Parts: sequence; C-alpha cells; structure tokens
Amino acid sequence: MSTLPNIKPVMITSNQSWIEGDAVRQLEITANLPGMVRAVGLPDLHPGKGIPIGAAFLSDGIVYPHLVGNDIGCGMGLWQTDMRLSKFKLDKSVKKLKGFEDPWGGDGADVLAQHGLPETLSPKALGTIGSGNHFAEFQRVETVSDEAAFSACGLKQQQILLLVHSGSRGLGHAILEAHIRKHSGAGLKHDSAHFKDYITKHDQAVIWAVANRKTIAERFMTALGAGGICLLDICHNSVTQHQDKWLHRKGAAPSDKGLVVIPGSRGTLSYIVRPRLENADLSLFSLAHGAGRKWKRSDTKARLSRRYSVADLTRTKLGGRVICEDKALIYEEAPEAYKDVAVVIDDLKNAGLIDVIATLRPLISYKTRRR
DNA sequence: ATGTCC
Repeated sequence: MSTLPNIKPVMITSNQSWIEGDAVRQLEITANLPGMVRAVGLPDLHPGKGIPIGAAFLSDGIVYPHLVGNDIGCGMGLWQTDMRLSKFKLDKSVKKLKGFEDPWGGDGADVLAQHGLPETLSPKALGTIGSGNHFAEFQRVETVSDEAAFSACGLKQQQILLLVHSGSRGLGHAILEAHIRKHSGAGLKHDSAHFKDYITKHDQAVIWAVANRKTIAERFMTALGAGGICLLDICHNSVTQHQDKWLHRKGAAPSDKGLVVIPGSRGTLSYIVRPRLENADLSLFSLAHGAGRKWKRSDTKARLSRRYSVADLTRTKLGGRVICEDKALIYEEAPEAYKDVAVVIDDLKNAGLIDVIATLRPLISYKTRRR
C-alpha cells in the first residue's frame, strides 16, 4: 500500500501576524505537487493566482515554471545617490520626475551586451517600471541599529537612496506564456529538453531584470541631475539549483546573497536586514520580500474611497509624496492594502532569520505619470 | 504580473 506524499509547509509566522486561509490552502496544495520535498510560508504570505506569494518550494528532479510566475527575475535594487539629504528639495524633485512611461532614450542594445545578453532581447522595454506593485522610490535613512554593518556596506546617513522594484516586463511574461501553452501547469523533468530551454530563458530574464532595475535607477537619478552606486540587487521570483535540488522562490528574497531590503508600503518604513546564515536552512534560504498584501486589489477602492480622495493618497502619513496618476492603481497600492511590515520583520527576527541594520523612510514614490 | 487581446 503506497502512501501519498504529505509535505507540511513550515510557516514563519506568529499569532500577531494575519495570514489568510486561502493563502495557507494554496501553500499546502502547491507543497504537494509531484517531486516537492519542502515548502516554506514566509510572514508576508498572501493568496496569488493559484500559487501563494511569499513562499519558497524545494523540488527534486522537476521544475515548475508557474511557481516562479510571469515576472521572472522581479526584485529590489537599492542605490545610494550622491544627493545629500540637506540639499534635497522635495517639491522640485517631484516636478522633475516625469516621462518614465516613454521608452528610455539610451542604448538598450549596449546595456544588454554589457550584461552578456543578446542585443535583440526586448531592448525597448529596458528602463520601464511596469505596473502593479512596481515602483521607484527615493528614500532617506530613518534609523541605524547596527552602525558597524551600516558603514561596512558603504551606507551614509546623509545620502538620498533610491529603491527600485521591477522585473522582466514583457519578456518574463512571454517565457511563462510559451511554457503554459505547451505544458499547462505541468512541471519539467530536469533531464528533458524543455527543462533546458526554460532554464536558459529564465536565467536570461533574471539578468534582464537586473539590467532593467539598473537602467531605471539611472533614468531616475539622471532626471534629478544625480549619480549613484548600487548597494544591493535582490531577486525574489526565480528558480535556482540548490544543492542537488531546485528552489522556487515566489515573492521570497534569498538569504544567501548578502544584505536584503524589505520594503513595507509607500506609507511605512523599509528595512535593510542582514540574513542570519546559521539559521537560513529553516526557511529554505529565503526571507519575506515585503509586507505582503492584506486586501485584494479589487477590494481597495470600495474600502478606501469614502475615507480618502485621490489627492489625499498623494501624500503619506510619513510625509512622503506619491506620483501615481492612475486612479485605480493609487487605491490598489494604498498603504492600508498592505500588512504591517513591522510585524513581518518581527516574525523574521524571532525566527532567528535576520538582524535589522537600518530603516528607510520613503520621500517620493513614483508609480506612473501621464505624459 | 502583462507592448493588460493573437
């Protein structure tokens, strides 16, 4: 008599953190796909389109492209600009930030070549943020809790930072679509030709997304007459080889790639954290990638429109400005639609997975602006 | 999430 596999996901949460039942059910179902050996739900876990977001899955001999999703390579890049906080003019900067919906005027083929990618790989989309939860955000240092680690990575309290959240745009979308058309939700056996084809394209999309965040950062800094250096770039949607198995991260930041930035929402602080490697295996070398959604996009307008006008939403409780000239999106991405990132951070800390190095305060959150 | 429909 054979027994069905029953993989129990490990949950990195506490009773102070709210996880939807739907998200847990999605996690349990996904954890029991053929070949799955371990699964982890992170404290920002929330329901997705069948697959939960804020989770990591380890499989043996098989890869599931739909667990990575369409935004292959999506992640967070953090730049330290050469603009000093004391000289940063909020209103003036807000006025200067425009035109990012137009194609980038630079040499996309050259950027791709610099990253070792074919020059024909969607060069025109490079430098565009996209929609949904993507953004570019200027920030300032709010608190430093580990001075040594803070300065060791080159951080300076007086410098304006730029956080970019974007991914592989139409490229990743096309890669997943092509896979789904042929194989639906089926996995790819690691010795098949389709597997090799997918992994090759996936790895290109991951690099493309890095190039995209870099191009976006340069566009934004150039718009303010500034330069800057990249402090970190962390991908939270990918599948990578892990020992002799395959590790899918769906809205999960790696804890074995150095410092990680975990943003809350445009109305809360972001956290720069140092993963604690000695405990990293507990969560499949993965961390929360943000606060996680609390409300469905489709619910936000009804829940908030009587409390806040669009104009209200262009300013946050922390004094930040929001550039989002899309009425639906400005409600969908309201801080209230997200869980409390402080609780997410607490859960990761209490699990022994991270130490907080610093917190960052949003100054200008750029989503989209009409031409 | 998405040149948001091939």
